[in-house]
Amino acid sequence: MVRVRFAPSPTGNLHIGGARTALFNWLYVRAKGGKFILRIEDTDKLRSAPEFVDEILNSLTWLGFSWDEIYYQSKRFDLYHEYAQKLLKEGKAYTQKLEGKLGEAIIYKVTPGTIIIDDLIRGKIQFDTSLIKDQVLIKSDGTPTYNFACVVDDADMQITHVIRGDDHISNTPKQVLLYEALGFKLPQFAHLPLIMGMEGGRLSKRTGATAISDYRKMGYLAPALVNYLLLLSWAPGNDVELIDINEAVKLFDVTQVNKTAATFDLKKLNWMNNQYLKNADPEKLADTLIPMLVEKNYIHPDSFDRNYLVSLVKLFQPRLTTIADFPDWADFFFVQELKIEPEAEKKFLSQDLSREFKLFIEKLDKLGKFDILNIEEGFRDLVKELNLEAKTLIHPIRVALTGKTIGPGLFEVIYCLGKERTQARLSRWIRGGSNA
RNA sequence: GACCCCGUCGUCUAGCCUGGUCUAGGACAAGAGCUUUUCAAGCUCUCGACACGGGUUCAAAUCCCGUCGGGGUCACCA
Repeated sequence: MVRVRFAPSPTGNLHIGGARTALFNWLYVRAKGGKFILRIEDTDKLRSAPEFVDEILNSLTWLGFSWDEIYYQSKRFDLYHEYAQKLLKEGKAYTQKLEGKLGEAIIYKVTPGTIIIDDLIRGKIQFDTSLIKDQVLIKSDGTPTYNFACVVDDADMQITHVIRGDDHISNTPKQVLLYEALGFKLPQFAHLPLIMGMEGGRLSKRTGATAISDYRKMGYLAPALVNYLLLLSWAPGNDVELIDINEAVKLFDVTQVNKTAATFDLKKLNWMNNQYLKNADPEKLADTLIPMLVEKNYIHPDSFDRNYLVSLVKLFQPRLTTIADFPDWADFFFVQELKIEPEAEKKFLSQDLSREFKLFIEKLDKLGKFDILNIEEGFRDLVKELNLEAKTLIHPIRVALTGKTIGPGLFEVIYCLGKERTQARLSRWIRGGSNA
């Protein structure tokens, strides 16, 4: 039975790198039909916080990675002490009292030799242990160190495959030493390449958002983010890029993961998010949108037309980069006081279009049925009568109705806006009196 | 600095293991165009890479060595 683990430390949010590690673990275990263990490494009492645990769990859930078992290292101190004592009794470790510290630390005595780890991704890696210092197992304050707790837990939880970030490669020989000292069976190791920021080096807050929850807030879709992460250091083959997670489970193979660090490219994520948004269920999008619209005071949670909202979502769906674009782009459907971009007004509404707008308003009244086809037909007739090019009137009308120069097709906008609102917004540009 | 990992278009990658089908394929980005009612999407096209040097070989992106470059780790943090 394959057992893998994802072991975040609740000293911060779940970030892009962690999510990718979780994803590859999850993928691997789903394909093999094993168990996915979540281990919260909260041994550092000062830096760990329950809020971060919640945040990590929420983010993992949002991404769709469910776990089979969950453990907290802070509740397993007895186990670590037990094994430290064992090493002490066997003479493999010694105690040391540091000046200024109260208790005694338990330190593992490193024996010189060669450690070879056979990494599933990188192959054999050799280390000279004479270069490794003696390892603290239990600190003076009684808390276990990372490497020690990690080894004890991985063995105790019967982890068969340790799939983690590249940054742990140099920890591995230290851990292997402990596995051997404790007589534990070694798991298989697979070290994933790191994800770097656009400016090189680790992905950091300076180069952009790192927390998964931030991407959620920014309006990215979980499947899109997962799909993007999937393509960092791995490819399904056959030039496939957009791939369903269940399909990826079938194709994934850890040994095929790249060795090279990948750079996180927000532009490609944006493209991918748009691809998913285009095909997303408008009903579901509406659901995620509702709280955002309520917050902006665009709708009242108890009294809004859901079907109408869904039709608006459909209107904008193909052109959204993130869900959060919607409230900004579709604001004109919700506000009473239309805000017109100054640039747009200057460009399209500075000349007097009173006659044209008036005629169009009348045209709308004469329409048999107020639907997209008839609206367009009415408009086309009008420009023909006025001997104008369609676009000379389309742009000003769009600005008058939406306040923007960009947006969905004008006739759909008019249809969704409704006759009354359309006419009212156009009327405001009809100048009083005659032109003389 | 020491140790370890890595090195194909600006970015993600295919190819590398099992040399020849690679005048190196795809995607994002960028640029041009089509469409046209703007933007987005879509379609078409363009730009653009085997880090460098040496081997091995009839033949190297693919195998070997070196150089250079990038990254990671060197805590009583995790």
